[in-house]
Amino acid sequence: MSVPSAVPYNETEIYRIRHSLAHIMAQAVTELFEGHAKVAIGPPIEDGFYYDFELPRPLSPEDFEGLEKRMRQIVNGKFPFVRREVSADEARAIFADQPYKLELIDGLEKGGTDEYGNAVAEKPVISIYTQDSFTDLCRGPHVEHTGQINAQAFKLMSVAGAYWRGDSERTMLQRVYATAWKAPKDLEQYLWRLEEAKKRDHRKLGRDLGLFYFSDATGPGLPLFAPKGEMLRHLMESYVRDTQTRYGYQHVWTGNLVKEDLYKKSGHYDNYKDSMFPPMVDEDVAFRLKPMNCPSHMTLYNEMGIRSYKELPLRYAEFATLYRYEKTGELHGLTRVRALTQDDCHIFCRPDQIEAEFSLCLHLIREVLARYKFTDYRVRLSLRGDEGKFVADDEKWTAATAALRQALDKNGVEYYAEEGEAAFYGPKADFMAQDALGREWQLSTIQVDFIQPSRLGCEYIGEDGQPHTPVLLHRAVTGTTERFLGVLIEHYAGNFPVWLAPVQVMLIPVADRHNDYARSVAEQLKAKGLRVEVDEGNARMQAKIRDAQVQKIPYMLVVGDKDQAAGAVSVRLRSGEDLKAKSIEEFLALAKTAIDSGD
RNA sequence: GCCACCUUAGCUCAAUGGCAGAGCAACCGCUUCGUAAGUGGUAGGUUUCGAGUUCAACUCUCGAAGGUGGCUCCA
Repeated sequence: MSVPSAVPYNETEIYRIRHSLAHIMAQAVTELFEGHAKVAIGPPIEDGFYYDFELPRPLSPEDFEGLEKRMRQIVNGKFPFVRREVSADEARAIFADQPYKLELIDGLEKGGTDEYGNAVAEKPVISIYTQDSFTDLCRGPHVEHTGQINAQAFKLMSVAGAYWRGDSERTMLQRVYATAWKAPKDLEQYLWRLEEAKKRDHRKLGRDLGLFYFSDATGPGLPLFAPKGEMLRHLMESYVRDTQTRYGYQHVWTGNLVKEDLYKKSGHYDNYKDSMFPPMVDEDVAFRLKPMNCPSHMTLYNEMGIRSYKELPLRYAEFATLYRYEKTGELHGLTRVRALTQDDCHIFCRPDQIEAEFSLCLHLIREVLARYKFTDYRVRLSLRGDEGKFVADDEKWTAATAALRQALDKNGVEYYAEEGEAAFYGPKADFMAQDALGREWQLSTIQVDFIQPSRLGCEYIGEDGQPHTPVLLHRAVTGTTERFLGVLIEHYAGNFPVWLAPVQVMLIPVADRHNDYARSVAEQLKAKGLRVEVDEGNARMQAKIRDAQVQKIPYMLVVGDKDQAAGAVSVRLRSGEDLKAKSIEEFLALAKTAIDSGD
């Protein structure tokens, strides 16, 4: 979990530099369009800043060179940043031809929102900053003068579309992203880091390692897993299955198609329709590919007969392939696909069992993430927002949220809350991990649902002899096999721990005459459960080592005359380390230790 | 879905309106080698797809599909 730094970002020097450069970029863009640019907002972000504009024509990367040159001129002009506090009316006069600024001023005057539209407690002071000939509505802070910025330590990166106020109903603006640092060497280092991150991008490694492919022939967001990729899926799913069985979960299977009517009853139809594949209609009955398991699991619960409070909790887990109609622009490698396999579970329990069940989930998740050597994640408490597609039932939301908070607190989980991130049926505790390029992905999740069980008529008979509605906990450990694998590939940079590596051992005969011996060693290792291949090609040993190395295979066993005579293998690790000749028993012990430790 | 950009051999990339190329991989030989690429040859293409402009299009224009970076949405 990430450690908060001692000094808040917005009080650091680099923040002021980036914030100031945002204004300088806005000046350069405004000048380029000779007053026909409408400026929106331009905050510092991680590694840099952006600024949103509405412009007479699309900007392209070809514009960057000219803009950067002008920005350097402004920087070198050593212009002071002059702050002035103004009244709302004065501000309106200054920004009379800037509609986005006028909207911001209205928000500031009313109070309740800051210049980025975020909610704030106090009514803010309206301030403007001027450097050279450019004035912007801004809270600050900035550097004292542009000379405090290094003219060689920033770079415009990309132009992207972004909706005004993040609202897809409103104008799409042009957002220019830039990175900025204190010194040129920091910039170089950042660009180098980006290059390194690209090398571990799971989409590239997926192909290079022969794990999975995408094809126009099957469709976007529908990965095809090659034997090595499927081996990974199998190992990952078996591991979670075995572990959660040990924790007292039971597995069920509920198929891929469901009558649409069930989703009308559960609330998915109203709240999730856009994310479902279109219906398949047979006579007058419509079916849907399953986008979620909850209604199926609740139906199963109902079909299994009347329940006593003594039978709860019931924990129904399923590795289910779900189909979600993600918009094409939202697809992303394995981390955002249209066919996804959730390691899902629905726990039917009594209200007094929520905390214990949450705690059980938490232990399971922590054990599994630790097995994958995953330590860099944080927990988000995802709450309902003021608007959006959340089922209306304030009382139940309040109860579910209170229960979830209490469970988090009692388990000593550190978390940050975020509004508007809840599922439509209840609040969630989400485990967030970053990919190689710093994008954050939701993996594990625990959700508290007071709403769906009553909609689908789930009941149990309580101690009082009366029917009660069970509470439903939804949880996923790795989230989905696809996304988790994508994040894992990047986490390990393709160097899977021995227990997960699709091929654990490559036998490398020094010459053809060693092929028989290599095969016999391979058979002995396979008999012990290792995943082994023999490189019988007629390439030189050096080339075979290189191939195995590039494939990131944990153990290369070189066998030549000496090894054959001694009944041994020469062990080389993918780190490059040469462990020299070892007996087959010694090697097996070595591999077993690595497998057990998770290395 | 929206904005910008991209799409040439399996992969990485050349060719800017005038005969579509290289390296790696593949295949066929030679080589039989001790810890990251031995060597010769062969084959591989409707330049993503569809229209258009032009004597001539990988190259210019329009449209579609897929991808990349964002936005929106989400596991």
